[in-house]
Parts: sequence; structure tokens; C-alpha cells
Amino acid sequence: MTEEKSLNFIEEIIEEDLKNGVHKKIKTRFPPEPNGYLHIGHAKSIVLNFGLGLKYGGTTNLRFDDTNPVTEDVEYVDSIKEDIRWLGYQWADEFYASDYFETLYEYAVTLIKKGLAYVDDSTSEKIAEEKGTPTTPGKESEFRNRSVEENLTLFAQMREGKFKDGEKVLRAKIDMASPNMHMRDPVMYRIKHAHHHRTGDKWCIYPMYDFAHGQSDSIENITHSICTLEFVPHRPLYDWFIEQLDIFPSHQYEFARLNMTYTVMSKRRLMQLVNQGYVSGWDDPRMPTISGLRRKGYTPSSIRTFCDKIGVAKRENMIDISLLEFCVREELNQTAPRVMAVLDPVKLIIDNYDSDTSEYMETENYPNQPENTRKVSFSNTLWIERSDFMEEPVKKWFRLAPGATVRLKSAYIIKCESFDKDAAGNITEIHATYIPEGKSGNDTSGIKVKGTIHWVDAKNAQVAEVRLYDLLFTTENPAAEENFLEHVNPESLIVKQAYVEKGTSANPGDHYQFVRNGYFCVDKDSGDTLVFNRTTTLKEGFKPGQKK
RNA sequence: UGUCCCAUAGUAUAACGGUAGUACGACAGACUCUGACUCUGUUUGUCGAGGUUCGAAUCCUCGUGGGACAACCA
Repeated sequence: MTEEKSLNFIEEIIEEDLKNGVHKKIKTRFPPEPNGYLHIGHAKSIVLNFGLGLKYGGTTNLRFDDTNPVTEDVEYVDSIKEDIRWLGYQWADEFYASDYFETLYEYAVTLIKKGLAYVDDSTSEKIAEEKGTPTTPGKESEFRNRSVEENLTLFAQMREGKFKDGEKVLRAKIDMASPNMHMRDPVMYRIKHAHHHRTGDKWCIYPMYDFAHGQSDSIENITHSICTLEFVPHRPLYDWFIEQLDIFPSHQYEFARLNMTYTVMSKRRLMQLVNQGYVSGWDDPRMPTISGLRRKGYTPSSIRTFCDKIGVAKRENMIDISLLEFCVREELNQTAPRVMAVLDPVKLIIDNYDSDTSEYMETENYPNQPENTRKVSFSNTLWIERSDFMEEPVKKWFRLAPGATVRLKSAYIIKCESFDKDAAGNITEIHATYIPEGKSGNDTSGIKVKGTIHWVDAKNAQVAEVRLYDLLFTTENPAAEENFLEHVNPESLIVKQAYVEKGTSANPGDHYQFVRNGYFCVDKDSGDTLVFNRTTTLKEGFKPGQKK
């Protein structure tokens, strides 16, 4: 602990509470609704909630907010749990809001008895109409003043299944004129004759979020209930239920959700991308989902680092996606072994190298570990990157060009002698001569070269499919567009047949740096032919297209 | 024509009444058998107007700008 990192506003509150003895131990929770896959925005919340528990010696629960059986499913429960574990966190207890249905029901009865809740027979349209608008007060329902006995009977009958969906609701009796819409007699229970993924057909009435979340927090003795900004106006209601029920006083704190450039984050839009085939699925590497990032080659620690760096505050934000890329590069640069791969090959023939022989060159697996090496096959016929040759080189061009000299990484210095073109003007073959004294590690040539390029022995290469991923959108804030789907980047995925060093071992999830090309990871689609996903490019220091 | 939340470089985030700092980005240079990494440097900021104070990014007031709120969603 050399450097004191400044605290975010939630940490300040917690330290204050701990200092003042408000709490001896803190307890947080991560409360996903099991109706979708987790994304990088959830990661921010997960890292925050679990991080707080870890930092202050408290605990963090996982609680599924499963109060709407119509949209929820175990499929999501499983993927959510997998993603949280993968991110490196272990919850103290696993709960479901549905665990508390009986208690919640009793709470509702308590409020009815206190004259603070009533059964309303109005249609949802009527209720919406009487609710008023943010600038005009609402009207009280004609059913608002039923007797406690009648309410008790009706509510019991709701539970028993005497009514159809939508026929009745239970409402809190608060204030129809409140400037806060959420306090205008909010619905507590609605009737849904639906099968619940955990409680089955036991219930046909289900509590609303507002009547479930705070009480669930309270039941679990959550001290700091952290959620996003859109719940700020719910807080008075959150507090009201807890106060009227006289139960453990959990408190809600709100922070700004994550937004990221060139990314959409809402479940609805993500769902559209999947359902309309813009991506291959929830775990498509272009998706900001945890499973997508995982498949793309992001590591849990790089995501955690990212979440630490973006900070936690209350103002709307738009994080530059380059920060996410920076975090994964920073880690992979240290951990990913280097391998040579040519993604856009053109043939290089070394005219003065014996066509019947080949040799093995020694090359390092990590740039900072010179003793950690492997052997790479070399012959007179190599694949090199098309972009490493320029017929008419621009200024400051360090790579191959007619008459130019470059180092073949870990091999010889070569000089470009000639090249062939097809009728269409495409370079088909490049001819060079090598300088035997310039062999890597044993260079007595005295020649200084500006550039080093990578290569793969064409006589001893393995073919691989390489998927080059780019930003999914062409605009910084696609969610702000009329139709975000029109801004999907047509080049967000480019598939290449590439040549990779023979012997590159590959299990799904393995990370590599393809020298000078970027970070790649082995995809689960790999079979006889290996498939690599580009996690991210290397930072590009030279842009030939740019004049200055 | 309501209530609530928010406002610091391009983007985020610190400074808790006392020197406006850090990260990412961008740009320039050094180094380089990855034009990567690393290193060095540069650029750009307290929304506005008043007030309190010896002193205000910080406290107060009023503006301005942005966001949230009218599912039987969460």
C-alpha cells in the first residue's frame, strides 16, 4: 500500500458509517434480473459491489430479482452465475427475491391492516390515467377507501386465484398529489397466472420491483444497496416501505451507469443485434457482453482493472472504448507469448538461399525473457505481410520496397531485388537476396536496418482462420441515433485465411501476440483448422496514410 | 412549465476553504531485431453571474446546460 487511492463517494459513505458505528460490518448485493446476459455495464456494478465487500471486510450476496416470471428464465440464472465467477468473485449467499414471496405477502397484509394499502379494481388504463403527469397531480381511485376487512379478503382471494390477470392490483396508499410519481399509490402486487422458474405455480400474484427490492435488501440485512441513477426517484418509496414495515433499514445509493463509445448497452438493443443477425449470438466477440468479451480474449483481470479506472460517480458519462482496449493490452503484453502469423500473405523468395535446405531460427517467446525461446522453421520461400511491401514507398517507410533492406525477425537481413505483378497490378511475388553474415544473434554484417518484419516459412506453415474484429458501430454514440442498426460497422468482422508458425499449440481461450499484428485468442470454433479471434490490435505508431 | 439528480482538459476521475493533479486519448521526440513495450516532453480544464471569506473548483443564491420521473418492467 504505497499510494493512497482517493475514495469514491460510496466508499466515503461507508468509511463514515464504519467510523461512526452505524454498521460494524457492511453487506452489499448484486441484484440482476435473470432475463438477459450480463454486459460490461453490469461488470461495473459487480466490481463495485463485490469490491466493496472485499475492501471493507464485508460480504456480498447474489440475489436474483425474479419477480416477473413472464420474462425470466433459468438459462439466464446460469449464465449470470458463470460470468460472475469468471470475473473472479464469489458471493456469500445466493438468494432469489422469490425466496421471500411468503414474507412479502405478510408485509403486504401488515400494510393493509395499517390502512396503508388497498385493492384496486381499476383497469391499468384507468390507473395510468388517474396517476396524472409529472406536472399535474393525480386523482384518487374510487376503490381507495375500502375497509381493511374488505381489502384483506380481496387480497387473500387474489392469492387464491379468484381473479384473472389484470382484474385487480394491490396498491400502497400514499399520496396521489405527490410531485414524485412513484409515491402516487404505487402498485405493490399484480395478478399473473404464470409459471415461475423457481416457485412453479404456487403463486399467481407477484410483487412489483418496488415492493420486493428494498424489503429483500432488508431481509438480508444489506447495509448499502447500490444501484444506478434511474432509481433515485424510487428512493423515497424504498424508504417508505421500510419505515412503515419497521424492518432493518437498508439504504440505497445511486451511481451513474457505464456508457461506452461505439457501444450500445441496453438489453433491448443488444437483443435486436442478436435476433436480427447482426452478430452471431450473445457471445459474439463484438458484443459488450461478458461472454462476448471473454470469447474475444479479454481476461477477467483486465475487465476488473477497467472498472477500477473508470471510477464511480453520479454524473452521466461516456467512457472512451480505447480505455478498455488499453487495459487488455497492458495485461496481454506481459502475459501473451509471441508468435509469428501472416494475415494477408504475399510470397517472398530468397533467390540466393538454397532451395533444398531449411533451418531453424531461435526466437524469443517474450521480448523481456531472452532465454525463453523456441525454434522457427525458415526456408527460401516465406510468407510476409502484403502491407510490409510498398512499390513506391512513402516518406519514413522502414519496411520492404524495391532496393530496400530489412531484417526478417530473428533471421536474416534481406534486400529486395525485384517483384512480380499480375495483370490486375497486384503484387504476386517478391524476390530478395539475404545476407548470411546478418543472421540474427550472430550478426557480423555491420548493416543497420530501420525495419524488422515478421514472416512464416511457406514450406512449413499452418493455415488458420483469423477473425479480425473492429468496432461494432461507426458512430460514437449509436444509442443516440434514430436507428442505431443503420450504423453497424460493415467491417466489424473480417475473416482471413492466415499462415501461422507451425506448431503453435492452441486450446480455446489461449492468448497470443501475433508479432506486429495484435493480440489473438483461440476460438472455440477451432477444429482441424485453428480459429483465432483478434482481441485487440497493437497500438499503431506509424500511419502511412497520414501526411504531416 | 412540477419534483429530483448532475456540472473540473477531447474522455473519465481527484483535489473535502489554502499550489487544479492522475489516467486514457492526441501530438512531438528518445529507444527498439515488434513503427509494440518503455522513457521524455507538449497540448487542452473548474458552465455563467452575484454573494460569504484574508482566501472558493469546493459554501450560499440565481441563472444556464445535461439527465431522470407519467409499465400491472426491473
